Amino acid sequence: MSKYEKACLIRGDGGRAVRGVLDRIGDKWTLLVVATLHGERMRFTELLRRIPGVSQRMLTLTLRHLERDGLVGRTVYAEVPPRVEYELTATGRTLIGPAVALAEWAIEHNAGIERSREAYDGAGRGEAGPPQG
Amino acid sequence: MSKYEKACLIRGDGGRAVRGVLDRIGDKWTLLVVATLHGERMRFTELLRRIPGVSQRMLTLTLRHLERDGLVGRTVYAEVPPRVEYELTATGRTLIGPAVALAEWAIEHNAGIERSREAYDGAGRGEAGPPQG
DNA sequence: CCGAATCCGCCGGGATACTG
DNA sequence: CAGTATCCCGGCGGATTCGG
Repeated sequence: MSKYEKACLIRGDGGRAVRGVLDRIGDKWTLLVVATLHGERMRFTELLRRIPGVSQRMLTLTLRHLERDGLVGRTVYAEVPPRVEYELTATGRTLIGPAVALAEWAIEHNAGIERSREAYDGAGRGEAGPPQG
Repeated sequence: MSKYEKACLIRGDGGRAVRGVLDRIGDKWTLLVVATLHGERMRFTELLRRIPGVSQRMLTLTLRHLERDGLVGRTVYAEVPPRVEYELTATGRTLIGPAVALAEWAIEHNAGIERSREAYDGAGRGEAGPPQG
């Protein structure tokens, strides 16, 4: 794939495709939920425990969005203590690939980006090389 | 890579890595700017024209963030009509890969997701099976 | 146990006007 | 041409409370 073709893929029709997927997964919890759900069904409280920092409200909202988009399936068991289980759909599982690519990029470049930020903030950033070059 | 390993990559240390990269590229214009800059240096106004809908303010902010993170380089030419050119750094170029993966996923599943949404919104969504199995 | 409802602070981001 | 400064609004997301 040429550089030109790659850029076109991303920019698409004014970037609508990429904007759409980022609107979908760019929020605070979606990718974490998807990753946590990867490979096993799980009930609400279990998700709540496994995802540190998420509130009941946000977990519910995130799951609803994912369900609406057909990425997550929801099963309710009519029991005395209510039980609800969530699982990735086939479509939902396909999201893991791009998500992993993103995660790997993040892990690989995080340190460098951090250093770049410090340099940028530290220097007058109109001149001056990085502080540790 | 096993399912477990993939999930770990994304969830990392409480999902910090993924959260970081989404904070960085999850906003409205960053990926568009990166894609547009892919393969060619470009000046401010050129970017402004090529990215439909972006405002001067947001383009400036986005470029500053990218510069701070070391993903974009900025060159100022001291000429009578001011001229500033932007280009991807080596690190910036590595972002294209994951971005393309995301774009491909978006393009491939957009239609299905759209249908799922309509079905979800249309149905009482308390019953009724999915429209396409 | 699961989730809906309400209240509220914060900030992303658009429009506009001004500068060098 | 290439920004900077200011105003404003919508909604994301946290805390808390109530319902089945």
